[in-house]
Amino acid sequence: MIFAIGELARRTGVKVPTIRYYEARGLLGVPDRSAGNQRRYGQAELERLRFIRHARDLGFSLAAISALIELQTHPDRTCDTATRIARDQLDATRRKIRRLRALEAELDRITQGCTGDGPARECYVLASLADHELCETDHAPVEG
Amino acid sequence: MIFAIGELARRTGVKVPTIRYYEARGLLGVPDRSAGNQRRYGQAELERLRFIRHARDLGFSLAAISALIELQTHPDRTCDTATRIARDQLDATRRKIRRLRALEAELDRITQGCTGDGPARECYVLASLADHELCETDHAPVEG
DNA sequence: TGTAATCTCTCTAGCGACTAGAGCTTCAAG
DNA sequence: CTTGAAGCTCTAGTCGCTAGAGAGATTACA
Repeated sequence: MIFAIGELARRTGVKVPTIRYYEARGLLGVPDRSAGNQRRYGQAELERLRFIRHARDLGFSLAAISALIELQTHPDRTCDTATRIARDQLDATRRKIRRLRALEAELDRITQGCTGDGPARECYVLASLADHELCETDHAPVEG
Repeated sequence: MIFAIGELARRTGVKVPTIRYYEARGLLGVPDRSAGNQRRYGQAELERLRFIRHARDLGFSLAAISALIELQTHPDRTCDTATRIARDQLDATRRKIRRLRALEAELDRITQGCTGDGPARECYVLASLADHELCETDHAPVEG
């Protein structure tokens, strides 16, 4: 029921340096230490780290996760912040998907146009990159 | 037909510090300088920067773009490298889309489960993050 | 009790692709 | 000839880790 950082890593799938990094960032509290100054964890830290891991897997930023944890430690507050953060994340995810679909279409079109066995001067991939006019979809606007 | 870095930035939509960064990274050649040591550009640099910009918009890494430019400057080589890079990019894009769709589904489900006006202790968003068992989709594996 | 293997410690630096800012110099217009 | 915008170099910061150095702690087994 009390274990070292390596065991915590094994149980959560989070790497050891990442756990220390989360601690430095304030996402995990300062843990107890052994007589020899090694970190010792229990059930509470295990659960929190699983929470963080899960949220990271879903794409939440560490800042968002901080806010969610803050809320979690104040169970009497209303959870509107949590739902807003989650909805923002959903919106961001949808925006990324839309953008990536446009890129996919364009990349598909470009790669179809070249067999790869001609000389570079005739390469449709290179020509397409050189001349945006050859594009059919709107993939211009930059976004994460 | 000869212009300063600000004009190049305006014509390509690439910010001035980014242009200098590309030069430092070797994506743009070392440009001519004015008597007072300011960069001066012409048509060739304009076209190359548009190429880079376009490839970045499509999600290519600077390393991939370096390879594409290398090929572009040797028009006699076969373009199989270019098509391979583009197809890799297409594959990576499709993988990202697949993953994001799984996240979208899960986030959608989670956010539907909470109206945001209850206390945090009853929040379905927080509960879902705390307990992976509440998930229905497979969003676990981490990837860019 | 000794020793060897494995963990763990702190610290610094690096990744990619920029972005921000300080403090200075040059350019172009009037 | 002055002024204000634009340019210069350099350093450091962003995000979320990851890698490595060199030291100390713990554990298993003889």
